Amino acid sequence: MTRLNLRGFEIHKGFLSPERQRALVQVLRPVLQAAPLFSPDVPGGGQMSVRMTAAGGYGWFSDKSGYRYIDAHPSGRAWPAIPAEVLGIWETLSGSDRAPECCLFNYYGEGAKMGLHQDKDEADFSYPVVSISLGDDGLLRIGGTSRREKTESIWLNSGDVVVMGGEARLAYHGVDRIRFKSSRLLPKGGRVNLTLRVVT
DNA sequence: AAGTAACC
DNA sequence: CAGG
Repeated sequence: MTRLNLRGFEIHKGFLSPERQRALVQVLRPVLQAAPLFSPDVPGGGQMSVRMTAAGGYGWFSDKSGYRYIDAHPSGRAWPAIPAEVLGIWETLSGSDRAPECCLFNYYGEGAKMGLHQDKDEADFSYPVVSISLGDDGLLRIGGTSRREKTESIWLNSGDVVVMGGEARLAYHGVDRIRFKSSRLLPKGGRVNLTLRVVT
């Protein structure tokens, strides 16, 4: 376990043991059953290559009209509860007095990526975003609070946890690519990223 | 606008 | 051609 700081991003390499990673995969199965993955449309046309769902009171959503949090899966069913094992990671690393209201579940299949963006659909940026990587390696790109600022990249591996707080809370970030089937955690391959947020 | 593509 |  080593901790790195890259432009305010607190990166806990190897935070989750392989056993803890496997336990997380197990508790996430019923979440996916209750709330199947979908690929949101984005304003201006186009569709994300990442497939996503969520747990908690709110899930992030996007369509032609914009980005927002919604209180139920697009199917109309309530989002499932955030598993206790996930809440425990937030409690250890967030330094927050509030529980997360959203556990966004992003699945990167072969070739999936996510463009540079800010997490700014939440009401209070004083709470950090905690990001958990499981499965295949992903290349995280980190910038500043303006699109013009230089960026730098770091490979995230299964079990790494990143805390985006303080100056990093509104920093641009994205995932340029994954190394498909670089990990054996997920039998079908791919990368799962969980992000915990206080929304309201 | 978390999309793509053009362009440098 | 890869990266920004």
